[in-house]
Amino acid sequence: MKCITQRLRAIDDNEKALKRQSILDAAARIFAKDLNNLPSVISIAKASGLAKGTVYLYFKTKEEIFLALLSEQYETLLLEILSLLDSEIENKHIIPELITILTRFMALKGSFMPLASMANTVIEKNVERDVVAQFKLMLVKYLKAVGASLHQRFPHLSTEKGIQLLLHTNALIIGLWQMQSWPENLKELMCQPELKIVSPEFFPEMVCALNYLWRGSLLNHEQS
Amino acid sequence: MKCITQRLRAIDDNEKALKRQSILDAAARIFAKDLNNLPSVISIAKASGLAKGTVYLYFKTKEEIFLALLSEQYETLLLEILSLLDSEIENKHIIPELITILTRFMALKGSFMPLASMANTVIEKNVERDVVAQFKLMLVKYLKAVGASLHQRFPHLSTEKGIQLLLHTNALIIGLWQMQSWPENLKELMCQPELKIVSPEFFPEMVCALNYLWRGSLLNHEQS
Amino acid sequence: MKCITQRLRAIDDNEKALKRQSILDAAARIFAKDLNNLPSVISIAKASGLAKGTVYLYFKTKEEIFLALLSEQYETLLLEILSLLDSEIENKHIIPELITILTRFMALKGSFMPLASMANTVIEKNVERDVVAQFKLMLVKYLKAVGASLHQRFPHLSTEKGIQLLLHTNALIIGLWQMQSWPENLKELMCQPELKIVSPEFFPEMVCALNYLWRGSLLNHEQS
Amino acid sequence: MKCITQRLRAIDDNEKALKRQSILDAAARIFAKDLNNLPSVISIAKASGLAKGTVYLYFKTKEEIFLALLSEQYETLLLEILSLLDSEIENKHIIPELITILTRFMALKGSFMPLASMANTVIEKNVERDVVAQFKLMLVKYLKAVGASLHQRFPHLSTEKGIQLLLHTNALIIGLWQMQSWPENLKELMCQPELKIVSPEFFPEMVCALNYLWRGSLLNHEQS
DNA sequence: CATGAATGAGATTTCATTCAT
DNA sequence: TATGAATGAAATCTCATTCAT
Repeated sequence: MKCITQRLRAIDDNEKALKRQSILDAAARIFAKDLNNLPSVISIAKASGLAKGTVYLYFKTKEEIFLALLSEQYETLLLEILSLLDSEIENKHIIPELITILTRFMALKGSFMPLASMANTVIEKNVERDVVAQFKLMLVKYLKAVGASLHQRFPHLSTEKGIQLLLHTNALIIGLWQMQSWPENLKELMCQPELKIVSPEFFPEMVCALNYLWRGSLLNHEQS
Repeated sequence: MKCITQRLRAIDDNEKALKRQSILDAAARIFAKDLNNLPSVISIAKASGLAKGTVYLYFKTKEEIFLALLSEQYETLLLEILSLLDSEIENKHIIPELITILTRFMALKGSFMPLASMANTVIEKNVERDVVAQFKLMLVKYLKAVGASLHQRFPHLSTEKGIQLLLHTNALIIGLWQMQSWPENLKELMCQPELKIVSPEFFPEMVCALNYLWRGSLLNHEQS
Repeated sequence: MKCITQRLRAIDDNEKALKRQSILDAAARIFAKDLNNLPSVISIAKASGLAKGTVYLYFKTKEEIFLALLSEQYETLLLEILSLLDSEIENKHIIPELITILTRFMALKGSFMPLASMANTVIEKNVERDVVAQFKLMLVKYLKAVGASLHQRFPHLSTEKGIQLLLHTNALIIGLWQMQSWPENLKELMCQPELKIVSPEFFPEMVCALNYLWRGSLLNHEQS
Repeated sequence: MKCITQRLRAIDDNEKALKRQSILDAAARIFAKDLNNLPSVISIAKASGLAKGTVYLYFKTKEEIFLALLSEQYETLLLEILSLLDSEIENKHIIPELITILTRFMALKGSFMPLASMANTVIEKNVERDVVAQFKLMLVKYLKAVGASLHQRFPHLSTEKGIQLLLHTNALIIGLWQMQSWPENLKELMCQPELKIVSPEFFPEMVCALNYLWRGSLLNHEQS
């Protein structure tokens, strides 16, 4: 009996995880349609074939869903970066490769930058303390790992400085994104040449800024 | 002689501007109490001693109020920066002075960073096209002026590069802020040493990053 | 001096009446565009080239405007009927002539039936006691006159019965109108043959009903 | 066994209908207190012990509530008339019985005449096309049934003429009602003998008019 | 007198969240 | 667990009416 019960539970747990994931997938799918607004719970529920109340069995608030999504994406991205640093690639190719990874990731996950931008103003403010903590701790774990890998490759760059470099990278990317991300209803406006100047293309600008930032940290230090 | 006590009715454009301002002041006052959420319109109305309807007489949406507030603050800040650059101060003192201005401004206007962070994710998306456009154009005007002033002081730095430097500064500051700004309910969490690393103190971090960014742009170029 | 003052006053009073009339005209003009809703005060004010507040100098409430309009129209109509009865026309032609007058009047004053329909549900409920009283007294005056004229022509029909006939006429017309008047958004619906039956054409129905009602009162009585 | 105490949640369609009904009852209860104005949604919500949002879950607009109420009442009334016509009663008693039914119904449902009077000027104009259509179709159904029953009893009266008779009855009643229904603030005025004449007692007047109308249609035709 | 700013009630909508079933 | 009915806060809008200037 116990055995069977356990199995059932195991299956249940598995199913639970599956259901949770299906909610995340649905949320991502709908959010992709309008990256300017977190979709409503009812739309997520419908898209995952569940009732509204059921969604709340898996996530305490709507924002928790999107924090989970963002968490997933950050984890994926940081793992890719970690792989890069731990690969056989030459140091001088690290920066362009890193930029490629970022660019590719953002292109693939169109919701990453929007979500990351909303993280603290919209999302975290409505997620339970402990869940945010878990998210942050996950980040810490990977940042430390990446920081350590950086230090191995560039011994003059301490792990702490490496972590700082990553944080600045994140800050710069988010900041740039927010400056160039325009609400749907303003897309047309952006074409005015007058405004081009305050709203540069995101990707070229990011590439330029990252080159500058990382070269400063990795290469200049190397010379010394 | 201007009346110190405001009239009950705003008859001319000047008085209308005053009333508009009093709404902005009230909004700022209330927002200051909880920088994580835009206050409700009714609370703003009450705080300005007006009826809800009156607030909507001056602003189309709640977000328009806060865009006006942010606009005001950006204008003030950019004017201060412009004054600095146009002053007699020596080039080598520009960076620390700039940092002082920023630091002082942010300390004085506690709502500036929170609002700037919300600008595109929360505020602009619910403000009429043309009002946002006006805001952006105001920014352009000042950015160009500051860019030109920078070019005068540092001839090797083209106006365009100067504007880009300002944009990067803004991006960096906003990005850093968002990474360290924690919702009320999470303040305690931040004390965990484990998390300190992903959430550095904002001001020191900003100072460090700005020094780095501006030195790279102003001084390095100078050498070349 | 007094003389001049008096003249000025006389001019003022005249101007006042003119202004009052211009408000009524404007109200009628705008109401004609959408007979399903009393227009807003601001639209009436604009149409009469006055400020909103000024309208309220001439009428205590919006509904008072439309009661005045309706009053005017009832007066005109009742005067026409009175003229008919007091004319040389033969008794046997009275009913068709009456129907002609009504039909012509309604065609000319498209707002008459809508206003009359709204009189008690919408208009009178928001007009000062005394103003409504004045309206009702005006009606009484004309009803009595018409009743008396009817009695002269049809001696077997007492003045009271004549007044009652007029009241029934009014009731029937208003009732029929309301049954066939459809809100703008339902005009299309009315074409369904299924519904034709509950919403007969107003004019033919009215003609039929009036013939029936008046013949019963005037001619049948005559035979007795 | 049906539960007498209503569930807090309306789970199935039956319970939903009950809840809908409880809103209608509450609306009728409040409307009864002031038959001159449709009560506010919030007052209806409170009276039904529900939240405002819940009321809007069951009805799209305030007017839809009152159209539903009126629809219910018309249905009840028409059913009663149908029963009468299909009963064993003798033809010569039909008219007085009909008048009794109407009188009793109006006395019991004090809100019937006020609502019927508002139907097109106030209610229908703010109810969705299809909901009004449903209302009208319900009327058609009963009118046809009553028309057919009339034709059976009075073969010389075609179904169409029977329906027309009903429509005229309705028109006359509504018209008479509107002429004698005085807003609260004018009740006192009505006592002036001068005005009695334009505002006869509703019930006697109705009895008189109906006798006249129906006798003309049923009996006169019979003779022919 | 004339003006139009200010008021405030109320309708309607949206939607996150709760909770009875 | 799953459901979706119920809640209620807040945004937004409309507009009649008032009243300071």
